[in-house]
Amino acid sequence: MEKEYNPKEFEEKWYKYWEENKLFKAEDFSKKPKFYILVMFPYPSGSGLHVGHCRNYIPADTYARYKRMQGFNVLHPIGYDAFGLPAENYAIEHGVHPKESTYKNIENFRRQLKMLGLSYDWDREFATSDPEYYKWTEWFFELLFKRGLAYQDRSFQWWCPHCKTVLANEQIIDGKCWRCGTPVVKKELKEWFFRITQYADKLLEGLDRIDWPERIKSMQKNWIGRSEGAEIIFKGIGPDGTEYDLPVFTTRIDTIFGVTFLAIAPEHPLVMKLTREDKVEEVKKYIEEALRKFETERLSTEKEKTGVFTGCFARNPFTNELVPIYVGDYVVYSYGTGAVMGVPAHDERDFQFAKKHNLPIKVVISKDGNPVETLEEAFTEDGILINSNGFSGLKSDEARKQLTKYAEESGFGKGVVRYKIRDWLISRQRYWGAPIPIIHCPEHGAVPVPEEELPVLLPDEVDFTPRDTGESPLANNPDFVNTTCPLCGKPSKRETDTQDGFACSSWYFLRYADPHNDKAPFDKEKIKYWLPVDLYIGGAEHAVMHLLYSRFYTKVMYDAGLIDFDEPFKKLLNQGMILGADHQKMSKSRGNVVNPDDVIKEYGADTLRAYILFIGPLDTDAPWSTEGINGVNRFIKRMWNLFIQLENKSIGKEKPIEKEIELMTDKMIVKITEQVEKFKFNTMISSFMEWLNFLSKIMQEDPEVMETKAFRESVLTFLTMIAPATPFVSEELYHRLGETGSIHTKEWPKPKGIYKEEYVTIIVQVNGKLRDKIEVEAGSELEDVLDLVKKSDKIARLGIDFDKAKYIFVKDKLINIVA
RNA sequence: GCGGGAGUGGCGGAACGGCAGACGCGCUGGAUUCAGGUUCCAGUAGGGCGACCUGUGAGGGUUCAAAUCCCUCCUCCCGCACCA
Repeated sequence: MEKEYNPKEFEEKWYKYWEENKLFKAEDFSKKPKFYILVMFPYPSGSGLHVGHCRNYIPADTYARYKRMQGFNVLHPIGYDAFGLPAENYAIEHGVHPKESTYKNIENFRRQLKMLGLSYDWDREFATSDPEYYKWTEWFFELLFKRGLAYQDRSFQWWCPHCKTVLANEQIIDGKCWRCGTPVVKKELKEWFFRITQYADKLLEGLDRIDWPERIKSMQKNWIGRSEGAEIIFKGIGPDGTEYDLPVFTTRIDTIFGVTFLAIAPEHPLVMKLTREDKVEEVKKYIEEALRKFETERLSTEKEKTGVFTGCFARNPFTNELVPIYVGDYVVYSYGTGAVMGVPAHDERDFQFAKKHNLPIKVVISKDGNPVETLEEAFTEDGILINSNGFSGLKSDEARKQLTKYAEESGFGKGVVRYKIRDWLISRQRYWGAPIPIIHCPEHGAVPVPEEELPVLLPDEVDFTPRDTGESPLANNPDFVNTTCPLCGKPSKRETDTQDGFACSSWYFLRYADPHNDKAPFDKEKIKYWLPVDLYIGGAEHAVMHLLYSRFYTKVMYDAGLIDFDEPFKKLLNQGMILGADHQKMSKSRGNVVNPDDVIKEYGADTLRAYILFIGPLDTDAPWSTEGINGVNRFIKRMWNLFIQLENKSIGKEKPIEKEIELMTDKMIVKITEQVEKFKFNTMISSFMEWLNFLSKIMQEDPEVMETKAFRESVLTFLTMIAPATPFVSEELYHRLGETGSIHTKEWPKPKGIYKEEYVTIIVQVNGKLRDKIEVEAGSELEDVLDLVKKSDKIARLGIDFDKAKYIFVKDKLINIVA
């Protein structure tokens, strides 16, 4: 047989063997403890799997294989997030039906995933575009609809002119479409929304109970944007004396006595009603300009605060004082009430605005409660109230409570909680998505399709060219559109928008527990057994998209009694990116893309796997390096070349060095187990390198060690432990060494713990500085160590007075002499 | 501005109160080779002939002992941002 390392010879063979023997099958209701490890499923693009996927899937697979060896019943599934725009765009360009290209791409993905040796339970594979799956995506839409969480609304929405569809707020990154990067525009359309805002508090609260990266939690907190404050109704007085309610939202009601003006957003509906005749022209001009520069300049924080006086005043209900009303474009209409109270002394923006317009600055909070003469800048911290009538002397937080209470009792205000998060816009004007199962009846309005008629199938024969009109391609298929009302039978029209792809991916992790169920989205008992997901690995780019939506779906299902947990992913890890060799993000245009197929062709899958693990900590970005992968390939080859020499070798005579080998083996078992547990795969590979260097060295010193029991056992332990990382070469060598059965069904080695080191190296410090290292018997006490230290030349020449010195002693580790 | 994270050799990175630079790359020298590649051996933070000294973004502190903990600051990355 071949003695050279030639991965092509055995990688495919072993994968087939594993599949045929169902090594990776997750068994429902097994007595073993369960472990559900999930990776974010891929969008099956035409360009196939890239190394970015590898950075996620290889460590996850290594951990899954490790858990199996630890005796867990592991659920490690894969599927495809198959609905989406690129398939449709490809179809338009090349005239291939999205269904055809999608399923062709999936085949390619499957081939690549297997080539990488990923240990998925293939019996649970599905794509979100399978009718058997999207039937239940539609069913969940109806669940939300029936629970009052899905509704239609006509309003201005973000529209991507390239993708020709509306998008949810979460899917706009820096004013651009998250998928294609085209700047989005506002378009008025009637769209479907999910009431995610109703779950804002629950989504916030749940974050405290899950083991997720702080970064992601903080992004979600930020996005939800909860702020507690009060709404106070000022009375705006029109030119003719008419009073209008002008509510303002503030988190600093404790500064209410410092209000010296009011500012309202240019879009505010009361603007013109609160403008005096002589100011109308000026105000109109200002509003026009403000609205024109709207989307771009108004986003800038640095911009000077501008505004114009409307000529009208408002009454502060706490003081009955009249303050001027300004229109200012720094007031955001969509947040709060679109009107703010101006407190120059205690808000930076108001301070700037007041300076510019010569408005009074009234100090009502000071650090210590003493009067303050002048302010150089706004004092924005909490403090003690002054000049605040009966509330003077109170601390800010206490004052907020009392003032809110006072406003509520007096009927001109109340405590409120505001959120930044908006409802989730889920309709998309595209063909390749899950249909929204709604029928529009002239009499009954939006009626859900009866459950027994689901799924509403996507028709194949459609001109799916998207339009600029905001109408879905499905609208042009009369056979699809025209139907009858399920309630009254009158001619009605089907909803033609499809659902956001994120709706499909918001529940897929549940379907893996019961992927072939045609009676329900899943069996409750199976969900109870498998869920929640114990470990979820995926990119941070989904922080406020997929990860927020999935949590929302889970909470809705929990409230509906379908599941008994309300957080889907117990632990989350974000893998870092693989950058190009130039430290730049990989992209076709930069020409720095690495293709896994090419890498496997050149080095084999195990080298790619080991390199991806070795490249750096799981959660940090790392540049691809051709020299780097060469180094790892050398390691795999060295491992092969050393271990293959044991082929057909039997156990010979005992050798004294065996004890040292056993000691090393035991040490490595402990070290590597800890590294896998902590997902430190980069140092795990280093440990294998150290171990190999050790075995290689003693073998060179005396080739006969190969015939010792300890050496052979060390090699087998090595192979067993590296098997999760490099499954093919481990399996091949295992069999070449005469072992039977798959290495992947073996138990993860446990340290024997019987060998203690007889001698240990003790660090000798003098005044905290390293001066010597000495060998002592393990377990030696201070006195014995000190005797040896005194004999050391390096220590003796320092002339230490040992009687006066103080000693810090850590057994078997260190002695520090403080002289 | 707010929130999160990170600054360690020529490079990727270890160590996360107790030997700074594990492991790998690269580089230097040597062996093998007609040669290139491969493979193997030795060396590789800086300074000094040396014993030693200096070094983990900067400065201070806690400690017998700090890359690691605390404070002040600087730089970079990510997210949010006129949110009242």
